[in-house]
Amino acid sequence: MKENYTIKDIAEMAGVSKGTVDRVIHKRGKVSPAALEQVNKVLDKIEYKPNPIAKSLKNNKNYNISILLPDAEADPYWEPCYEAISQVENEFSHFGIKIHKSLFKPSSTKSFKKAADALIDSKPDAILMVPLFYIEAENVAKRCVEADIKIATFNNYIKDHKINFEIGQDLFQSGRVAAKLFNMLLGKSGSIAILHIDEAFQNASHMQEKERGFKDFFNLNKKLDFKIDVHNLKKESKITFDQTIENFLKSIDPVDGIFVTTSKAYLIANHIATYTPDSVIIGYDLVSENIKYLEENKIAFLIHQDPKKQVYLSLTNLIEFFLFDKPLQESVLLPIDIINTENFPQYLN
Amino acid sequence: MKENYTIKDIAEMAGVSKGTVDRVIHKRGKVSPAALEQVNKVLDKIEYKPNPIAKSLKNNKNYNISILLPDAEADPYWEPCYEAISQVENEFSHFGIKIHKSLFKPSSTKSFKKAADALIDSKPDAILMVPLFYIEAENVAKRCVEADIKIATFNNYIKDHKINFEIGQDLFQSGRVAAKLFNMLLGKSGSIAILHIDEAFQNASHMQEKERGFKDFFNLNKKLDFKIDVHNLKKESKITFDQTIENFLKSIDPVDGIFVTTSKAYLIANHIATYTPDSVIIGYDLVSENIKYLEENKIAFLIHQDPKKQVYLSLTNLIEFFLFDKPLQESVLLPIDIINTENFPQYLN
DNA sequence: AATAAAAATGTGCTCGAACACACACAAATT
DNA sequence: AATTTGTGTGTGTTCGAGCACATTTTTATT
Repeated sequence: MKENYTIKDIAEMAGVSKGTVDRVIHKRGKVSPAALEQVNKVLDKIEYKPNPIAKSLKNNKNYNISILLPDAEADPYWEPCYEAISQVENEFSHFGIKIHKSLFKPSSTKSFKKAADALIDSKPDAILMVPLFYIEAENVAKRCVEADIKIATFNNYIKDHKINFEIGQDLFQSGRVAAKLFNMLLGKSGSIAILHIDEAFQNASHMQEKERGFKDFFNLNKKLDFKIDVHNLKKESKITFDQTIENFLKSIDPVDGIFVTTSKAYLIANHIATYTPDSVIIGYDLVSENIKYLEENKIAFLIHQDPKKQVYLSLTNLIEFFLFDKPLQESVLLPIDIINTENFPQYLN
Repeated sequence: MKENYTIKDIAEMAGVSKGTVDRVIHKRGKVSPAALEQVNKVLDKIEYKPNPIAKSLKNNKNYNISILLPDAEADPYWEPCYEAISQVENEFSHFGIKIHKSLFKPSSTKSFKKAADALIDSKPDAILMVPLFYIEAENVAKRCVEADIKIATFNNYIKDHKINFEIGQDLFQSGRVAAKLFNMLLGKSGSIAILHIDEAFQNASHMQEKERGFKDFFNLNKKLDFKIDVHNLKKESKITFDQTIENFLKSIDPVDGIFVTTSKAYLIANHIATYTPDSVIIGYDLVSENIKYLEENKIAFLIHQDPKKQVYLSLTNLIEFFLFDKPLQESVLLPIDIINTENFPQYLN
C-alpha cells in the first residue's frame, strides 16, 4: 500500500523501460501517446516521490552560501550568529556545503553595498543577509533574482516578494509583550519612558514597530492609565555615548518604567542607581552586558530575538532545499522569548 | 586544501585499490603492513569523512521508529506531540522512515507495560517513550539494549545511562523561574501556596523537582520573606475533581500567590474569583483551558514545556543518526519559556 | 620443486535518479 | 530502391560507499 516506489518499479508496472518513465516524469517529450498513458495510469495510482537521497547523490554538487551580516566588533548582538555559522559548517561540510561569511559596518551603507557587490560577483548559490538598509537591500534582492541566486533575510524584514526565505520576530507584538510585562510589574498606572538608543539610526523602523506595539497595548486597555514618553538617544559628537545617556537621565523626571527598544539597556542600567533607582527596565537581547545587569536585578526582563536561531534556521532551510528539494518556507516568525535571571542560561547554549 | 575526498581519491594517492582503502577504514584486516602504512599516511593528511549521502543510499534501509506516549484523550497536554509526529512523518517518509504511535493510559502502569511489550516485540529500530513510570521504564530500556533497539526518552528523565537520547526541561530550574516571577509580581514578602494537582500521582518526581527549585530560590534570597505552603490535591472518590478543588480553596486562607506545578492551573483559575480573587496564579503548559484563563488575566504566567518540540527534536535526532550517522546528543535541556497573554500564539504553531 | 593453503589485493556490482547515447523502426526525401 | 530525417525506446554510465567475489601474490607443506 504505502511503499516507496522506484522508477524501476514504475517501469515494470507500466511495461516500459525506466528511460521512458523518466521522460514522462520530467516531461521531456519523445514519448508515444500509448506509453504516456500507461505510465500516467501507474503514476496516478501510486503517488511517486523520487528518493531524495539518490537524487542528491546523483546531483553531487557543492553549494556555496554567502552570509552578509554586521561586524560583531561594532555590535556584540551579532556574535551568536557566528556560532550558528560554525555549527552549520561543521554539520554540513560533508554534504558539500560551503559557507562564506562577509561582514559590513552596521553604521555604513557604503560598507553594506561594497560587501554585497563582492558577494553577488562571486555568484554563490544563495545569499543570506541582514537587510539593515532598506533601499540597498531591495536592490541586492533584485540583482540576486537576475543572477539566479537564492536570497534570504533574517533579523529585519523588507516587504519584498522577491525574497525566497525570511525569518525574524513580530516586532509590533514584541512591543506588546514588553507592555504587558510593565503592566504586571507596575499595576494599573504609572509613567514609562520609551528609549530608542542607537549609535546611528539604522534600526529606525525596527524601533518604531516596537514602539507602536507598546503603545497599542496601553491604548486598547482602557482601564490602564500610563503616561508614556518617547526619547531618541544617539551618540552626540564630542562626548561619549555613556555621557549622552547620563545627561539624558539627569534631564528627566524619574519614571516608573524604562523600555529600551534596542540591545543598549545596559547603558541605562549602568546609571539607574544614581538617577532613577526605582525604575523598572525592560530591554532586548542577551548580550553579555545586559545579562550582567539582569543578574544584578537592575534589568527586570529581556526580550530575546535569538539571532543565532535565526541564522541556524535560515541556513538549514536553504541547505535542505538544495540537497533534498524541501520547499523553502517563505516567512517564519520566531517566538518572543521572555527572559529573567532564572531562565537565560538555556537560551545561550 | 579543504576538499571532500572520496575513497577513490585516497586509493590513487596511496597507490592501492579502493578495496584496500575500504578494508583499512573499516579495520577488516587482510591488509599488508606496507599497504596499511601507505593508506594511513594519506588518511592522516586529509582527514577523510565518508559522504553521508552515498552511505545512506547504499544502506537503503527502512527505519521503524515507535513512540510510546500517553493518550491525549486522558490529558490534552500530549496533543501537540501528535502534531510533531505527523510533521516528521511528512518530512521524512520519503527517506524510508516509518513512525508508529502507541498510546497508553497515563494513570495505568499496566497499560504502559502492555504497550511497551508489544512495541519491543515488533522490533523497531528505535523506541521513543515518555518514562512516566520509573521502574517499568528502566525495564523497557534494559530490554531495548538487549534487543539492539535505540531507546530515547522525552518529557521525563530516568537517570539511566542506557538511554541513547533524552530531552526535557530542567525542572528544578523551572521552579526557580516561577519563584522569580512571583518575586517580581509580589515584591519582598507574601504568602504562596504550591499546589500539586494531579489525577493520580504519576508525576510525583516531576512535581517535587519543581517544588525544590521554587523553595531553593526563596531560601537563597535572604532578603525575601515568603510563607510557602505545599498542598497535594488529587481526585477524591465520590466527588468530581472540580469539587475537590473548590473544597480545598474554601478551606484555606487567601494567599498572594498560587503556584500550580502541573498543567491543571485552569482548575484553580476557574474558582479564583470566588474564593481568593487577589491571588496571582502561575502554572504550566499551553493547554487550551490554561490559555483561556491566561487571556482573561486569571493566570499571570504559564511556563511552557514544549512537548511538541521535544518530540520533534527527538525524532529528527534519531533519524539523522540512522540516515547520516550524525551522533546522538545524549542529553538535551530545552529552554524554560515564560508565557504571557502577548507571546503565547508564537509558541503554538 | 610442486602443490596446497592462506593472505593480500583488485574488480565489479548495488543502491535510485538522471541523463547521454545507441538503436530500432517508421515516414519522408532524393 | 536507397538514403535521410525523425520519433520513440531501451541500455548504460555516473554519483560514493560498501561489500561479495575473483584474482593475484605470498607463505607453508609435502
